[in-house]
Amino acid sequence: MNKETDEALELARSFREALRQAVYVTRRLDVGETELTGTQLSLLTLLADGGARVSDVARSLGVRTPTATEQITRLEGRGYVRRESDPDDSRAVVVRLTDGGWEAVERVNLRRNRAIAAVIERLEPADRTALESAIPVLTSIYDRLREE
Amino acid sequence: MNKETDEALELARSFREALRQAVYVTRRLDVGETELTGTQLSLLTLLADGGARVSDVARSLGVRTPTATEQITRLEGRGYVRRESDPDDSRAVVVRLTDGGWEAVERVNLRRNRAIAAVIERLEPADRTALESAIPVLTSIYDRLREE
DNA sequence: TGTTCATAATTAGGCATCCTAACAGTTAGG
DNA sequence: CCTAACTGTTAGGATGCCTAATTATGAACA
Repeated sequence: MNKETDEALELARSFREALRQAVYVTRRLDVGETELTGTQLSLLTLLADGGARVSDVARSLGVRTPTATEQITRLEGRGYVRRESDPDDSRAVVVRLTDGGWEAVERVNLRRNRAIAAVIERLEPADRTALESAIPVLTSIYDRLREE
Repeated sequence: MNKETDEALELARSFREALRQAVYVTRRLDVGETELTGTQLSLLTLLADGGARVSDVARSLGVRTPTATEQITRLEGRGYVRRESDPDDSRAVVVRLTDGGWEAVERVNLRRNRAIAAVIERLEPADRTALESAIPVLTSIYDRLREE
């Protein structure tokens, strides 16, 4: 076993511990929030870029289509999104935010971002910089892990 | 609204996006793994430091006691942990890894760490350094978010 | 000593999220 | 055409988490 590999393994170990904490913290953020769960907010947020098919929603969220269907149905029932049929392909369904959905996604996202920002503002400048430069790295790691 | 706050909000926004991805990636890692779910592995891993009460397990995992009871019962049924009564307090239950539990926690953790390590090894050195220095920052952010 | 309050864990009931399998409708290629 | 591939939904089931109520034990104190 070479040294390079051992170091990567050790880094992987601590990274995985951080991942675990991320999951629990995210759940905690959801608990106090009665309006939208984390999954629902993620779904609405991705629709802010424009309409998306059910299968696109599923892929973006990292879930199977029946799960996306279920969430969309729930959000539709509460008036946050609507289904339209795709003019180019009548099998497909395009999901869009309603006005109420737009309002909700902005309001809830701002509220949650403020909770995080309050913590970030108390970080040492060096730590803040470290966080800032790590985020794109995290994203690229997640992308690669998803592919496998 | 001052500039400092705006920047923190923007950083919070991208950090939250990374958090969301972390949740889904973790779920993905669980799906392929039939032996233990993420929660179960976390539970076993924390027991590797020694026996713990049900309430300690719950606190470490960030869940309520009934949830810990449920997970412990399930793992007990599969022979990974056992319950012992606390000699100092007969209300309490101490949970410990069995031999099979030890074996499982080492095997599964190594497997998952290798999957992450494989990605880390392909990072640019600068990115790897960025990841390394960000992990303690992440941990401290999570700690503070949990307190609130 | 005996009452009362606090603590540890479990049980019961319920909800959100996810999955696979099976199905219906639509499109597209041979 | 006719079959294979694709889009989305429905049906059924598992997991993980929660709150409220319950059982049993411990601790404090009049």
